[in-house]
Amino acid sequence: MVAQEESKLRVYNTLTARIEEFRPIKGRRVRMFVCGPTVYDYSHLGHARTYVAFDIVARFLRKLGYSVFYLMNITDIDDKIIKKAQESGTTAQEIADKYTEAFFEDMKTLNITSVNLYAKATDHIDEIIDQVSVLIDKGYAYEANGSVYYEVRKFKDFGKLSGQSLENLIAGARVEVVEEKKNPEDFALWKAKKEGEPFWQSPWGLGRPGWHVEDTAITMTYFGAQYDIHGGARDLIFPHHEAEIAIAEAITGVKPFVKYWMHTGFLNIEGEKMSKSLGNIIRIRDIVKKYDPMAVRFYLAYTHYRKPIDFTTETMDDVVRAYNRIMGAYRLLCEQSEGNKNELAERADNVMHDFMKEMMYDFNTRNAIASIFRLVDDVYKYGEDSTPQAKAKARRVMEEFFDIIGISPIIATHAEIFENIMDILLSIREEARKRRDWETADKIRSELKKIGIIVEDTANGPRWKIGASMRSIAN
RNA sequence: GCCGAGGUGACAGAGAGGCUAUGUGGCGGACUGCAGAUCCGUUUUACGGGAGUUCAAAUCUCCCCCUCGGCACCA
Repeated sequence: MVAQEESKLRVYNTLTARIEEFRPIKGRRVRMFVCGPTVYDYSHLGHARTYVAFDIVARFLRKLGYSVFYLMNITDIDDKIIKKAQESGTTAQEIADKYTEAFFEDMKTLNITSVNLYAKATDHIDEIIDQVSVLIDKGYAYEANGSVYYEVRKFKDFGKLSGQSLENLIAGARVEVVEEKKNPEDFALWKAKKEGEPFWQSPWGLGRPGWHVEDTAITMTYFGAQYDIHGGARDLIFPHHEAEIAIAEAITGVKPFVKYWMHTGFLNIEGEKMSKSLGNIIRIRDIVKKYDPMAVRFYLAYTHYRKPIDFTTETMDDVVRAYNRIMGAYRLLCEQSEGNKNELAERADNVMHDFMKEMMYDFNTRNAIASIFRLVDDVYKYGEDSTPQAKAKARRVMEEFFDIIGISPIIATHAEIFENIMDILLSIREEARKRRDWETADKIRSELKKIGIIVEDTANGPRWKIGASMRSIAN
């Protein structure tokens, strides 16, 4: 699908605080970086919100014909990881590996598949050291007791992303006092090794990288001095993204370091921020036990990415009902039928157009979904009386929608559902046997045998297995 | 204090000056062995308050009120 002339893609850019026409730096190629997780714990719904949002962005850009290189870092060395390792008596590496693996599992569960490359901080230590060295050479950074700090005052544009002046920032600061820093606002690029901490060799002695510089080191490795989209949640605007700009633009002199800065709104729980102290953190792996992961994904896409989401079970349940309405319509479209009405075909065309138009305006998934509901209405209204062609057309539109929103309607739990159906069927058969209703019991057994499922009654209850069918022998 | 995002019908949430957003729920009806799904109708002055600009404002301007977030290693 190719972008229509009259509807150009528009994107809200935090840097300019405006919705702008999206034009990549290099033709149809888009380089997009999103701040990944610090792997010291399981990922929660807030992570899911942000990563689903950017997954949709990448999917939609590709749908428009852009070639997207989607890069995400993994912060696998950090204070919190080290702390956790010390508490649990293992190494930082083990903690990082464990939660990196868990993160990938969670991403897979939510069908977040559009990232081309995950880059770990610890795989880019050389590049980080290079950047820190250049910053020292250019006079933006200084070494103190084996640590290296970025001298924020040296970078004149500091604060341009968050719309703050350095003076204002300092006025409200509650920064931890570190003796060796020249100024309280300076941030660590390299941290000297402390007892019991992991470390790497550097020109300033043993130590480990600071947070902000890992992202610039990674993006410059794969993208160079400038790239198209940098994403992350709102809370990263300051100081993290501000610091990234300071590092990158000081090193290369190329401005802007990133053309479009995109930030997702926060996800709160019952009106409160998720936090350890409130004990209201909802992990991805827990929520998907209660709700279909695709419904969770739908829930996250149901609010525009820049708006805050207030998660409550009530709103989640509302959205699940809406989700089921869509899925019911899709099921109807998958059924065979022969009618002669053609309304659905025309509606499908209109909805496809509207859907794309809404997505074009800063990825307005909420409005895009609203347009899908207009198709859903008509599917229920005309579906059964429609021509196979009209149904096929409507089905294609819905599948296009699933594809962009990232919902896979064929749920990966078919095996699980199958097991449950067998349980139900066999329990009905057991009840029949207790009633000595042998006719029903035998019918169930013989019908199942016809489709290759063999039921055996044992002293411990019924068992079943899938036997070799005649067909598979023939093959 | 500074910066930012918001305040829209019972609830959730889109609104790019003029065009019933949408979803969920409630109520009434159709269909139905029951339940569910679906359909039809209904919930017919929704835009935090006040000024202003305009033929026309939820949308633009100004003032005020309220909520939430960020303010130095949080997605």
